[in-house]
Amino acid sequence: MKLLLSPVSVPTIETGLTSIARNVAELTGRVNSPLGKVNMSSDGARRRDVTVADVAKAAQVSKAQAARALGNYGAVSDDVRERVLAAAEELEYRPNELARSMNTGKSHTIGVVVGDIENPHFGLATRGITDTAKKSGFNVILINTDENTAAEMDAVRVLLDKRVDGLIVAPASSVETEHLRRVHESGRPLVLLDRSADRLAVETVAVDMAAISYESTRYLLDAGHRRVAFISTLRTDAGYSVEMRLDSSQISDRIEGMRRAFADAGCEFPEDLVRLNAGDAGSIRSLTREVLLGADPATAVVASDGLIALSVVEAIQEMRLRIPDDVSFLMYDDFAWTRLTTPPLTVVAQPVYEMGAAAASALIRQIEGRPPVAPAPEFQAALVRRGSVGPVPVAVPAP
Amino acid sequence: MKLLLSPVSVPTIETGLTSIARNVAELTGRVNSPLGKVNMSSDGARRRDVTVADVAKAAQVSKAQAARALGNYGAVSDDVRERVLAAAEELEYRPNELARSMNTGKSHTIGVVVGDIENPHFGLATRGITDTAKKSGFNVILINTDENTAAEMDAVRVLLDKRVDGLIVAPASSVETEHLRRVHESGRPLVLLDRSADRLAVETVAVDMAAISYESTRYLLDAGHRRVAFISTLRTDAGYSVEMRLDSSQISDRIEGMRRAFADAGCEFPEDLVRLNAGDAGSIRSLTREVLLGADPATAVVASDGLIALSVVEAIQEMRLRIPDDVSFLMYDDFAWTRLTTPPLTVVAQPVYEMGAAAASALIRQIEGRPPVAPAPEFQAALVRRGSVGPVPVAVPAP
DNA sequence: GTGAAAGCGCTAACAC
DNA sequence: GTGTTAGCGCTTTCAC
Repeated sequence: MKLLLSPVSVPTIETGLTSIARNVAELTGRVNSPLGKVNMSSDGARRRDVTVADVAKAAQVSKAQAARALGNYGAVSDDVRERVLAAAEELEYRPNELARSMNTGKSHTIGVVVGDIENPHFGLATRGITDTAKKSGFNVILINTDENTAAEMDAVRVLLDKRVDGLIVAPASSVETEHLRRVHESGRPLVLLDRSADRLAVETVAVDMAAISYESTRYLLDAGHRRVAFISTLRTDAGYSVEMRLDSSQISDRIEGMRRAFADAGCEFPEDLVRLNAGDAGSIRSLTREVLLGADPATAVVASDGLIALSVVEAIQEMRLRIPDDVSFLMYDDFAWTRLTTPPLTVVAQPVYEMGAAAASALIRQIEGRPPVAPAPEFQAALVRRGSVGPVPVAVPAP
Repeated sequence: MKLLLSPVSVPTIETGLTSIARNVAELTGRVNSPLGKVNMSSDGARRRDVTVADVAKAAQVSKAQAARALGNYGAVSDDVRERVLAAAEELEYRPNELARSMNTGKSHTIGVVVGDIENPHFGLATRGITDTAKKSGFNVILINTDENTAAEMDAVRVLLDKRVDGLIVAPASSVETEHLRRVHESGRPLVLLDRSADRLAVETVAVDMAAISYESTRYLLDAGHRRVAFISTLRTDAGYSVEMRLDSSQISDRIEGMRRAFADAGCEFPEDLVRLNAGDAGSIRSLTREVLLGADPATAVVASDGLIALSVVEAIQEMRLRIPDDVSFLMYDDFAWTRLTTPPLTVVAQPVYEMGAAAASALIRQIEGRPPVAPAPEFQAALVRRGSVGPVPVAVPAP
């Protein structure tokens, strides 16, 4: 609560401060000691906010000059600037960013739309986004869609209405993308995270899923596995079949990678072991049981994300099957806890934080109208071989 | 892109639509087919947004009437409402929430300030907050402070400048709370999460840490442990000592609970095993080694949160110590992965999601000026006994 | 350098 | 019911 200037610096300024004090007292309706709190306000009711007009009056300058000094733009003499700043400090003036945004058209806010912030994958990505945004002076409005396209359309609309400067969306669907197309066409910067959108030429930050899926499937094939199950939360109307068009680029890319690997190895892709619609922990557990207990059971299971992985491993443990002796296991996302299980789990590590950060910088670059730097950086996932993938068991384990 | 009304419904309306179409064409500078897109805008530059004035002109009513129909308030005849809505649809009008907020004084946005969104604890709490906020039509601006008070002060200021309707803060410090007091005194609703703030009478949603700490310490004492280590990220200037005043109510409550349990059991509290300032994975590992390898080593370790727990368990495994045979382990927060280790971990479960949700409803209640419901709900943590706490080993394990 | 005045897009009095 | 007219708090011409 100190004044910006020492009252002894220059005589003229001292006069300034004095009259400021008087004007401040008039405005607040009370006399105050030089360094005391001006706005006592434990008195319940929220008083009218202090505005530039108030500051201007106290500093005895025009509103325009006060605004210039406060927003530091335009031309302001040192004398005026000092008086204004002192008055602002004294009155505890705070700019109304809403009003500011209204005439500048910039809100310095970006909207982030994710499927589930509770999922550490998005938690980490969000951290990458917020860290980067903060560095450039941007704030983040976060909306959760629960991987539901209707909620996503809503989210996008709300964010646009709030006049965010740009959007980062991890689309729930790669097919239903009309709302995203609209954002893009409206001219507001948009960056996609994790998943792409069909026929929408928008900057997208994601890893090459087909490639890493191919690589990790190769790894399983090399270990002798032919019956590989793939479990994903992706919601579909029917069970999986080859010809169906999947809603998520991310998942279809992964399955595509698996198919290619099987084809290249001259093996038949175990289409019957692809399980979608894995929802809550219970359903994941029963899906796991299904693929592991059928007539021709899976010898390896691939979990599509960390949340699924938890339930799959739990189910496997409940079935008293050993990893990797009885069944091999592979999962997407490298969380710290995957090193703590016995054995530690083999995972596909994605540079999640970096991708969030990259999405944010790309968006901010667009917002600020700067051209893309060189070729957009490619993100590669990596297969981290730990202990959960082993050779195919010789005999099928007794249930 | 369908019109709200079928043009055949009533003759007068048909006329209305026709003139709307004409006026729309004038505004957009192009003629368009009845059901076609009006605002083609792949043409790069973001055009001026459509405003109520535009809609009013197209619908041939006053700005006020258009605004009333659009914001549905005040009195509007069916005829006018229909024409306005049709015009709005046709022009793809979207309200400017910024402008709306400016005159209503409500932004329908709440600010959430947490230490680290990457920590699943906050991820889950945030989910509770956003879910609840959405139900009441509120959005969330999320700011990460990295558990740094300066960043928190900044965050609060920014949020206030953006005129959020209220704030939920998980304070980095229970001692440096001037900035929070200011929020409170300024009259803007504030709810604290997880930790309380000294001498600040603000609604706070947190579990009774002292109680659960007492209970879990009793559990360890009953198992024979006397040398119990406690590892926390809490930053302090010096090492821990009894008389020091801790910056976090959460941590001091826990230590307080431990002390009481030790005192009640007639045992001496192993003050030398309290380790603060646990930062990155590396430092946590070395702290763990320290308490486990000293002259009078710990026989049980308590990890203050999930992130710390990961590194502690990892360190224990690296040291080739077995849990719970060589060392017992207890941690705060019940994450799904704690059931996957061998043995599964004994944890203190907190209703994190519910607390986030409760914080949000309390805040929204305050924002809407409703009185507190009955006594605020108490949140209790629970000790979940799994397999990581065992009896004290008879002989000290050889290093 | 400075100040008066005109917006930004909306809501809210206030007349009719 | 409807239209006119003020604002909200700020930025931004445009004169001086």
